[in-house]
Amino acid sequence: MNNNKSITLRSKQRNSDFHNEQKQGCPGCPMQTLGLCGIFIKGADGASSDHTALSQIERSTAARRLILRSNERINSVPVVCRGWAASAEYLRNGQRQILSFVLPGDLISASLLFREAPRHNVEAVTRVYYRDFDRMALREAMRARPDILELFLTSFSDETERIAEMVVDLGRRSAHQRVARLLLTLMERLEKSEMVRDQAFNFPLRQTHIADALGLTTPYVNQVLNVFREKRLISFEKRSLTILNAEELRGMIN
Amino acid sequence: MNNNKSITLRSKQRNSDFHNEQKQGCPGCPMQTLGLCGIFIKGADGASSDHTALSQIERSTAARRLILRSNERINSVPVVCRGWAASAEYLRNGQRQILSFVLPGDLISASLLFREAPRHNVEAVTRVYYRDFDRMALREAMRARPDILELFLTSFSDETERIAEMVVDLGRRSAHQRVARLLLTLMERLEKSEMVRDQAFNFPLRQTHIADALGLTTPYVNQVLNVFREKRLISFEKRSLTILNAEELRGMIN
DNA sequence: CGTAAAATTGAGCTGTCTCAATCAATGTGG
DNA sequence: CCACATTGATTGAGACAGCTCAATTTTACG
Repeated sequence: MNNNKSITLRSKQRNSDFHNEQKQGCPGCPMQTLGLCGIFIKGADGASSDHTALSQIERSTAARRLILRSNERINSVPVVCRGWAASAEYLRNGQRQILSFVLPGDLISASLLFREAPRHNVEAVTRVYYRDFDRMALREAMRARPDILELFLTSFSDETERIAEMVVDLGRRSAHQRVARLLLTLMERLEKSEMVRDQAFNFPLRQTHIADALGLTTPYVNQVLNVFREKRLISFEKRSLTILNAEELRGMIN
Repeated sequence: MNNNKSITLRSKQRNSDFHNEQKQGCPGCPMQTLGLCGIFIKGADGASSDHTALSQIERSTAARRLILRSNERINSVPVVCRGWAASAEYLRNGQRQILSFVLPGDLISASLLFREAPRHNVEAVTRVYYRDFDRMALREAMRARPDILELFLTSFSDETERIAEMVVDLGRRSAHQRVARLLLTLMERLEKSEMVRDQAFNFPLRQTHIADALGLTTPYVNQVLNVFREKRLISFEKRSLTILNAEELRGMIN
């Protein structure tokens, strides 16, 4: 076990600060035609355009502040427009365990589709811009259109599957393997949203996030990343991560 | 990490052996009025009695054999009548990670409600007796009755939550804490099915199961259990576990 | 541009693993 | 219902992956 008290919630963090901005639709948003947003917002030519479910207002939360607090009721289902977040549990001794990372286009907590309150805290990694779906509208869509129910169920089930894979990582894989897997799976997820170019992508995670997601400590994560850099498996520059040798990274898993 | 090659699937294990027995309803089954079964089978006085969804045939799988294989299609959704099972992932190097334990009254893999094939293997811990729900009937029920959809969603979401708690355990808790939590949560789950008497319950798990669920090794699990026994926190006798001091066990978690 | 946050480094240290080897329990076939 | 065969539990000595605790340097951001 490790006992580093990585997180001390500052009082400031208890008030999320919103930038409420009026924006028309989601012009220019790369997520517009992808994932959940794609279903509801379809482009000019696209058939269905059920804007009613998605709020016109874009909100945001600064890095390191909480977007959602566990067990705090909310009647919307926010989607990330831009930025990264992390769903996490805080232990009484100050430790943090990150359960999953929330990327652009993801629902911030899929469980909000079915529950009034999120089960875990969601913390902004970068400043996160997001919009609210109306839960009632989504539930109605779920009831009326089997394909949408299906979509929600599979996306929920995919999230569960990612968490299950985390269990395997934490239970049976070494620190090196865990880091390799994290980087690779983040890349895969970002590829689906076309956010990877030439094996390179924007990577806002701090070593603390990596450590708290993988059950490690920052000094050790640092060491592992150094090894990877020395072996020319990855490279960092200006918050951008490049996977130089995906093959070898995959090879070291298992 | 640990490298013990805990599991080598023997060829025999590849064929599950079924005892197909004809039985009327589920007379005498303690799960009859509880959980999912309770919804569909209601007693003589109970209103709805939709037996059509539940197969009359009780099947069984011997201890250590697989009940479900990951990615192998199946068009029923089995429920455990008696016995314990474990959902697990096998790594190429022979290691096993148990993701969750399946207790009487549980669906063997809740994901089968939504998917054709289970995502993980499910292995019998003891001999497991189970019956099949018809997936189509369940889906129909789900569509027609919002309360049933709700029930499935929450039970699925509870399963996800248990897995998330496993991530916290594996990432941020010591071996002693993990073992304590496992024993306590198993007791809590069994209490809901009225299978605990005076803090004592039937406990068929081998130390291998505990180790593979908690990311530990058998020798170390053994050591931890010895400490617990010496401290009079628990006691074993004849496959029955008694929690002698739940308070102190809870106290050591976090 | 100053300050808070993050990264880096290093010297111990320990929780948990590895590797057997032995003993106990459980199940199975005759 | 016994004797073997298999599976599981127990034990111990040694090893090491990953942690702790600073202290220092670098980076990021308001």
